[in-house]
Amino acid sequence: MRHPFNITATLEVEKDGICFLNAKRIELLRQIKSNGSILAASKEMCMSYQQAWTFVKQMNLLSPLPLVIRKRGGINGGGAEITRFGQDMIERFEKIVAIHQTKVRQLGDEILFCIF
Amino acid sequence: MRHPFNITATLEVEKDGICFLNAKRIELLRQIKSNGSILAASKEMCMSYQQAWTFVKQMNLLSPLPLVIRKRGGINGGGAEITRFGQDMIERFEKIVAIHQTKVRQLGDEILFCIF
DNA sequence: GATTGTTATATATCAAAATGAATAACGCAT
DNA sequence: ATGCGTTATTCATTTTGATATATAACAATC
Repeated sequence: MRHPFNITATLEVEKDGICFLNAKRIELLRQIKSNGSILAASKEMCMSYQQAWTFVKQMNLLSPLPLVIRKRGGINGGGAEITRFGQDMIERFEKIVAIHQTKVRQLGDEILFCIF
Repeated sequence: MRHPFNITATLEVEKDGICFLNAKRIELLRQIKSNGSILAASKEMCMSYQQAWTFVKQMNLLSPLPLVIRKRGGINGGGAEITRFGQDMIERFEKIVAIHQTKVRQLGDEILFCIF
């Protein structure tokens, strides 16, 4: 039998109490990578361009190395790409989240099961 | 040396995707218990009475057994008290959170340490 | 029955966040 | 120079959530 309650947990990486990375920002980075532009990525995610731009700016600002290189003007009007360091952050964050989720699921199975 | 990034994670218990318990609600339950009233508890937490009342109502609604018994009228105008089941939920939630936080700290020490 | 302090409820106001729209800046191409 | 599409920036609007305010309901006490 399955109890109707479940544990959920969200994880983020902060710097000085300010959000650096979370699930939404990582998804944004992925979309920027596959689309080559902040604008296209924001549309893909149904997020306003301004918010996407703000996230990118803040992430780059908090990071010791930029995660996103932005270019304006040029052949296609410009665009954005993920740096090697940014790609590294994506992979590490998702690794951390995967481990975390596993632990949370364990918690739910081991503890909540015997509560309800 | 201490890296400037740290992992934080928040946990909650949901029912059908709706929040049942989280840190704030548990704190509210504790304050109701020690104050004997929703109004006093809300003031203690600098939370509006309406929000406190809404939380209590929703928790009771989602729970198989009420967490809070509310009385109105009478000698002191009424009041609220935590049920045995509610007390149980408080303790179990805080136990879960404690374990979770330990796991998150481990994650931060083991993983983030070698990132930055 | 009047008093009292809380719960219960509705409405209005405020604050913060997200969104949309508009425009400038940019640099390569033609 | 002009066109193009994106980044960069500002401002007004909308949305969302929380808060403040007011009032009724309630039940024991006096």
